Amino acid sequence: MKSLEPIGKKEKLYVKIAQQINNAIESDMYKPGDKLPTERELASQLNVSRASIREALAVLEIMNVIDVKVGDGSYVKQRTSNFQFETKDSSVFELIEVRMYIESVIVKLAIERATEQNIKAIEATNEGLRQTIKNQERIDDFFRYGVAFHKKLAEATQNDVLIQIANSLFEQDAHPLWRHLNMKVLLSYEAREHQLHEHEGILAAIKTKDQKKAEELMKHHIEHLKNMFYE
Amino acid sequence: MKSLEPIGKKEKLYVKIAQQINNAIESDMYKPGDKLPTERELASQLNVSRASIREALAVLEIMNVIDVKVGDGSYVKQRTSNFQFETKDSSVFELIEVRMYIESVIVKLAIERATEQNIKAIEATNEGLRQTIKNQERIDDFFRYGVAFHKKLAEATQNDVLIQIANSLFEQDAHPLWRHLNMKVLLSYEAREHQLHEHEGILAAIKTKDQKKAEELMKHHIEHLKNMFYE
DNA sequence: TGTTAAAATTGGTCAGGCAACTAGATTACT
DNA sequence: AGTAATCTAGTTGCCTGACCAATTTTAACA
Repeated sequence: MKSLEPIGKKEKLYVKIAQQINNAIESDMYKPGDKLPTERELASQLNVSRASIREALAVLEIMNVIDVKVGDGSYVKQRTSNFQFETKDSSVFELIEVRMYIESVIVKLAIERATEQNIKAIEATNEGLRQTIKNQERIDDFFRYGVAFHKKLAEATQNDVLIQIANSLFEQDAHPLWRHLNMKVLLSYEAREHQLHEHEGILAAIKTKDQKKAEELMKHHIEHLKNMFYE
Repeated sequence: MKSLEPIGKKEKLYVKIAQQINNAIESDMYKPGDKLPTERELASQLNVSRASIREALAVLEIMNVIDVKVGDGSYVKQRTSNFQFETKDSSVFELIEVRMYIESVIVKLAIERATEQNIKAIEATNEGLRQTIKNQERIDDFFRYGVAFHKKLAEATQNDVLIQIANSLFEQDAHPLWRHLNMKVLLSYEAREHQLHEHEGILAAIKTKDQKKAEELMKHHIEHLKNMFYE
């Protein structure tokens, strides 16, 4: 005998029901906060007994998908699915302080994990800076490349959570810190040269895997941003 | 043979039943491969209906604790290191890795800046944990207090940016890490006790401003969460 | 002894019932 | 009018008893 494989292992009914309800939720048929049909209604709709529905709901409740309230009904739980946050009204100091810590971690992990492609991507941002300085191109581009450097650095950590956090930090266009730095850089040729120089130094340290130096350079870099802001 | 104990109050019946059976398994009353009493027997022993027993067994089966075979019985599963829910293990690792770094910073800053109110707020979350353990209240509350501890700790840094980052990390209800931890804590009394104990230790270290110890305890705490997930 | 068939056991599902609870409408009171 | 207490319809929580389907055990038989 060849195929003794259990071909279609029958799913238990409560599992099928749980899957179906879960699919309905994931496909936005029911959104967070929505009330599911009553147990009796579900039973009638799916042509099963209320007992089976309850077994399925118990599972979904344990899995934190729904919230079953006695005497009321079952509600789809709220689920936050990304690591975005806002920094609108937070102070410049706070933002810089956090960057100091986060980028320190990023540098450390980037040194451990950066791929050849990561390095190339980071290098490209520095090349971008160089070009915009040389050709006196639009300051917007300069600033974009500057931010891209830090983003690409974050990507080199290979940690999506960290990448998302970093991006959130860097994408606060409206934040006074960025506005201000943008202006400073706009006005000062020297500031642009300086920033490029610092980026190049950090990248060089990462390439040689000199963690201590890389972290120190990053620290100085951010310290410098801070001074730029307060001067 | 020692029989399972009757039921208390408050938490939903099927949850209590699942807890009891799980505890019986974790305390080696039933070892991997062992056959549990029949549903009818469990119902009679626990003085509950078979329907409630089945809801509990459904949960335990989904959580990969037992294996329910039709016409045969329920068997305790081998405790292996595979997760039952299809989930990129990388995602969990990444979240834990980031928490490790972020919470380390949080502890450091909290020690420097926590106000009397901050400390009180953190203490309150521990008191909440204590109460829910004592009164066998709904596990949702326990989990909420557990998260609140880390949130209040973040608030003690007085850095809004950091607070928001921390919140974004802790509010991932749908993330497999939280789902899984929620379930573990739900079933295991010991896990709850352990968590409270660790939180108390961290708070104590912060109060005495013992930075080194606090950071180490936090590290162990998160390491422990990690083990809980992978065990 | 080995095979087969019947019986007992066990989980799977169902229908229905009452109690406990919640939210919303209604009523009573100030 | 505004507020508090009360009622009511609807929902979940839990239980009971029954029957079905898969599996194991037992018994009968060749």
